[in-house]
Amino acid sequence: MDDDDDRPPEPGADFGGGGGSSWPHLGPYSDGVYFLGAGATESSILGEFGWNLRPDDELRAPPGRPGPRVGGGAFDPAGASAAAGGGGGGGFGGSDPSAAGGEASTSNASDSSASEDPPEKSGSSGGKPPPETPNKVRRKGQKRIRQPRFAFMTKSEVDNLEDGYRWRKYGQKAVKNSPHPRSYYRCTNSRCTVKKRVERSSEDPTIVITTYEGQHCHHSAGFPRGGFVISRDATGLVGGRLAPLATHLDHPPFQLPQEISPPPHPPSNYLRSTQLPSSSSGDSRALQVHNLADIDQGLLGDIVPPGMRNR
DNA sequence: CGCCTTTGACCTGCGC
DNA sequence: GCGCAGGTCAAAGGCG
Repeated sequence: MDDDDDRPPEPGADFGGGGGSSWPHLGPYSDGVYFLGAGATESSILGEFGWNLRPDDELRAPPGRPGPRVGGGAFDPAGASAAAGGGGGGGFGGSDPSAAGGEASTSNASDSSASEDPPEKSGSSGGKPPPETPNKVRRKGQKRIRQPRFAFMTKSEVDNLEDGYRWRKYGQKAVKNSPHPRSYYRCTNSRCTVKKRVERSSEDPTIVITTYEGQHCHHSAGFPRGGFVISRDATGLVGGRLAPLATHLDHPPFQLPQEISPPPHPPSNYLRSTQLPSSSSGDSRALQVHNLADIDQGLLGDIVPPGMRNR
């Protein structure tokens, strides 16, 4: 591959799929669900994805919305890595191999030790024909490291939601109990190891589940400092537009689509993060946005500067 | 020509 | 230990 050359051996090369628990079930309120807005969880988690939230005055949360702000932060690769490596967040390798040492938050000992290990490509690992596929080999006993994950659901006709970054599809798999395949994408930036998974809900094919893993070490190509905007796409359906949080928004303000209906679950919380069951490291996390209405009322309420919302 | 998607094979991790 | 499912690789082909 073109970007294999400088792609680190990926301390956390996968999504935590193992054992079919990659994405639990998007089920409502499974164990380990945290409610954003009820603590520092949201900012810390978002921070792990490089979506740093900066309490700018210009982006001050609307009055009456207590609690930590969710948005308004500028995309800050440096800050991102700081949040990642330093703050125990992310640990997403990015371009800096040394940064790979820090793993998501409460990384356990085995994880950190594993990641600290220079990922040498000994061809002598598990049953793989050694020499010619050095990238595939992972030292035996070396645990995979999960990257922090962020997932959201959008109701969209298109699978691949525009988020300002360029992605290269590297795989597609049929998903058990789902008629819809799951697609795997990797950021085309050779130094960026962010991946995303896109799949459609088996229960509601109109819902696209997008899962990001890791944090970008670069600005988006599309709209470098764009904001987190959900907007209608050309089809009239809802398309998601996701970008690192930024200081200005020049996209059409989000409009709550009529098509969106409340989820069948208790709608009390607009955004929640989930501690994804990850037997390997246990600290992969994700946020689940269960519908756009929730995003608009909740998350965007904090992210989009007042005046940018046409509601 | 470069970049992207497709697709089958392979690897890994987990549950039984 | 075995089988299954998820995740990744990489060759091949398509497209602009």
